[in-house]
Amino acid sequence: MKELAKAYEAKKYEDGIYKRWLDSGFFKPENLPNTKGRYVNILPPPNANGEMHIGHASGYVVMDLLGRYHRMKGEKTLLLPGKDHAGIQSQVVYEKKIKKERGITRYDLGREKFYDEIFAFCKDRAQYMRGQEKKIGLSADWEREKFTMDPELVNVVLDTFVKMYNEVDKNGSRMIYQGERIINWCPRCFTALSDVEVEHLEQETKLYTFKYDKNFPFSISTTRPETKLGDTAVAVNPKDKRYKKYIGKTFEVDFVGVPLKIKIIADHEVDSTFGTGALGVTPAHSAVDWEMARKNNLPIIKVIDEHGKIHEGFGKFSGMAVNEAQEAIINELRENKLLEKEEDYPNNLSVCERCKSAIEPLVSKQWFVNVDHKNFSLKNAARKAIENNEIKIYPERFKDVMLSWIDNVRDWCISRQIWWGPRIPVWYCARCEDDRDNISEVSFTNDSDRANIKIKKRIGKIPVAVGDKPLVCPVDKRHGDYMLFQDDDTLDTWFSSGQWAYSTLGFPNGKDYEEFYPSDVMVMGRDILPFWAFRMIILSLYRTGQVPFKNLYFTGLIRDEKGQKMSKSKGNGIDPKEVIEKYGTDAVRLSLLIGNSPGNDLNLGEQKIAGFRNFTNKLWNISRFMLLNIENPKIDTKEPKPKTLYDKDILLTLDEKISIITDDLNNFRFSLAGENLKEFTWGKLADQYLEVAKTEGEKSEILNYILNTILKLWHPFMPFVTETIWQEVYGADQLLMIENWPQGKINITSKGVPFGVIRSSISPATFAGNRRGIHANVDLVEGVITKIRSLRTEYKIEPAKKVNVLIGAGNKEELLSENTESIMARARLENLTIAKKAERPDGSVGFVESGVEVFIDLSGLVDFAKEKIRLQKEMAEVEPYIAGLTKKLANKEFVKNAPKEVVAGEKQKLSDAEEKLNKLKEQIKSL
RNA sequence: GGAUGAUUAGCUCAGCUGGUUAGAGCGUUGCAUUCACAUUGCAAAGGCCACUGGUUCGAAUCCAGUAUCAUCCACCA
Repeated sequence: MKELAKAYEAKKYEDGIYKRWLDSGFFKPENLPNTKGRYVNILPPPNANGEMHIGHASGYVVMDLLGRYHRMKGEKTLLLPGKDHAGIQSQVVYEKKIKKERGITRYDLGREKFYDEIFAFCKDRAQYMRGQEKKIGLSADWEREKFTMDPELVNVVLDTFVKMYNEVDKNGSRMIYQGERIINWCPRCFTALSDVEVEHLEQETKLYTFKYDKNFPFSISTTRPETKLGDTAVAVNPKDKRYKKYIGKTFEVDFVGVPLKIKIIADHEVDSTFGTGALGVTPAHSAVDWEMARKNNLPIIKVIDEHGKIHEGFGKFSGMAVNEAQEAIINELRENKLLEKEEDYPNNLSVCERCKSAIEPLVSKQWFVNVDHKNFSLKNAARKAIENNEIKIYPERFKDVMLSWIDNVRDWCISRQIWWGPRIPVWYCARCEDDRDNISEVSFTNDSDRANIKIKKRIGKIPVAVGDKPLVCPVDKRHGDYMLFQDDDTLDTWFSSGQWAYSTLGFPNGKDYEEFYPSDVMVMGRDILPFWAFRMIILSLYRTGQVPFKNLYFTGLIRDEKGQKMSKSKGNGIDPKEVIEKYGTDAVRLSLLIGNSPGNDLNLGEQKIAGFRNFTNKLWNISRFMLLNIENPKIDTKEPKPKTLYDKDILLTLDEKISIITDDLNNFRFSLAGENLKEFTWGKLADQYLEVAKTEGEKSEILNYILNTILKLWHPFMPFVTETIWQEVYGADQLLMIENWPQGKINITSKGVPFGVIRSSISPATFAGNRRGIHANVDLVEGVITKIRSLRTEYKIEPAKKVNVLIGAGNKEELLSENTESIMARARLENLTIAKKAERPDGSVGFVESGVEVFIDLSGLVDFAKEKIRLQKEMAEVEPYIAGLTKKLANKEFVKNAPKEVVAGEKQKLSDAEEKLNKLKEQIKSL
């Protein structure tokens, strides 16, 4: 006979089991036997510059759970893994690294060398991260692993750029266009950023109220006086009586020595109650002002340059850093008595998401995607796909979030002034002879001091070639040969990862693309919902004409047990490596799955993981015990014939659970499924059925069937321990991973059956005939046992001491008699007498359970006073219950309107309660 | 400013389309250790389901409002 070790030690088995899976080749869909249907999940690529954190782990656990479930259902399952190059972030990380380790900047290395090094760095990190992903049990096809900077993926991405660039509408405007627009500029990263790469930090600033000069008729308020050097207008609310007379006039002012022409314009966006109700318009350094300037045809004056310094042409302020200039301007205004007020004001500071430096809104020439192009409106396409449920979103409420986000989306700035990423496939034309100096300015190669670098001037204003094969530029007779050079910018990372859904599959002609696109599900953190999900949807719809995935599941954030964000500085993070080492992968997986719901954050403490480690061991020991009682473990099992009440109950319950859990998994309710299965395994099976089995004996076949089934059901949740047990029980040549998912005989869902221990008092309507009867009978017997145990504890009867019990069973006589042995064993009884009717024997205490009266012989130990109080207390609980039911049933409206089953149920409850009350009364009398 | 979510036992959370004497885990209390498992078992204590109204025969559940917390978006110059 086989026997398992006394406790499950995850560390001893996990690596071996993973290797076994890998060697089997079944992570590759084409190796799976007898598949029908397919299941595809292109895994979201984490940034290849760090390591796996608990948030990644929580996503992977969901993806792997689904993957394993579908694989067991016999579907051709592909989980395709990969990594993201994470343009700005990786560049920041790597720049810090070379600064620290070698004391150099990227300019010391030059563009090409820097690029090659960072590529190698990412590849190296990717390999490390892959190891961690295997640790969590991810059953992905590693041979298909992709990286967003792999040449074949980059080709797809650039190809999309070209296609979008060539998308021209009737008016000649392109879907991808170059334009001077106000953008978010990070002076540290030295690049433009899209709106989603900017974070807002609340901070205390000062709000200054001042006049431009003595002759200007009124004052304005601002938090950024230094930008006022570029003001070209003052906007007021058209309804504001104070300023009505000025609208349309232009004032020439001398603002701290800088001459400005200020036009007074009207705009109903202006809040007349804020400050003085007049807003200085700085078109070059505020997105809102930029819009006003466009509407009013105002000139644009650039004040701040890409280094965060004041441009030339502003007298003494030129060359100052913004905060220097601010101080200088305020001082001067104060001296000239133009500063009227200075008040504290809370404001949101925009900072770079990656390096946390303050963002400067600047006017700059960048590449944009028109998200609402006439030929193909990306936003309308996305809206339609989501509205029509072509993509189903979990949780559903995120659908509205997505839609409102889509409605507000603006044109997408896709150019970045960084080196790491796919370079924009656009070539300009320059004259070799004349512009050689300019060309050398363009390449940053030999400059080591960033402060001295001049921002590039594009020499050829109009792209002459777009795509990977530049056109040959026409030769200008006057100037001799032309030279082509490529746009220096790289593409926004999201422009690459937005194409992940198909670039990974060998789009447009790859075999995998034919077979596996679109995928079934995408699992992503709810924090990247707007950027990534939207971008994947629009780019996929544009390029493939199909949605990228059919279901979109959002996970929440993992926080610490107090609900705080995990962070390195706070030291409250949970490192998956550590907890896997300590508690085993399966425990970590369960703690991320159970008690977690889509889109909601999860508070996770180590205690929770420890709890699930205990459960892993419990499952191991359940299996250990079952194995000791299984004569001949075999895999091929049909549901055996039940002999006793408890046999019927456990098989029935298992059938129900199969059905419920399958339904839950199909609907992305992992937590419910896991909880349900845990309740069954620990509560129903271990604490109840296995105890009964000890007295009833001869359960070999049933135990084999149950063990076999629960290992399968648990496998997607906790693959390691289940696979280990499976191989220990059924032999090392067997693989649970590709066993068939159990099929229940009953078809119900979690919506049809209440969870937990089913009590007879629960609405009978919920349970149909036989099923209900079996559960109710078991509950009755269990209730009797629990009550006896409870009274034993109350009367402090030694656990070893056996007592005599008399039961007045009424019509339950036969039921209880059938289970005499297990009642006696589990309640520790010496003698058990079951009769139709029973009088309370002297020296005994009694209770009433579902119409059955039970008396425990205490051999004179009864404390009558205490007993009376106990019984009275019980009566006091029943009486208001009866009163409530009586009132309810006396209500004609209730009887008329409520469903028949509900009314019948309430009647039954009432008569049960009344019977109980009567019996309690008799017992008190007999004391 | 807009939006979303949360508010149920000391803690972490279930409770799904209204009918339960409101549940679990952890923690707490008491008892139990050759018997699969102390990473265990048995039993117990602990809750006006945030508040105020409304709909309904019936509300933890639906609706409206209020409060507190959290998150996201937009940004006020």
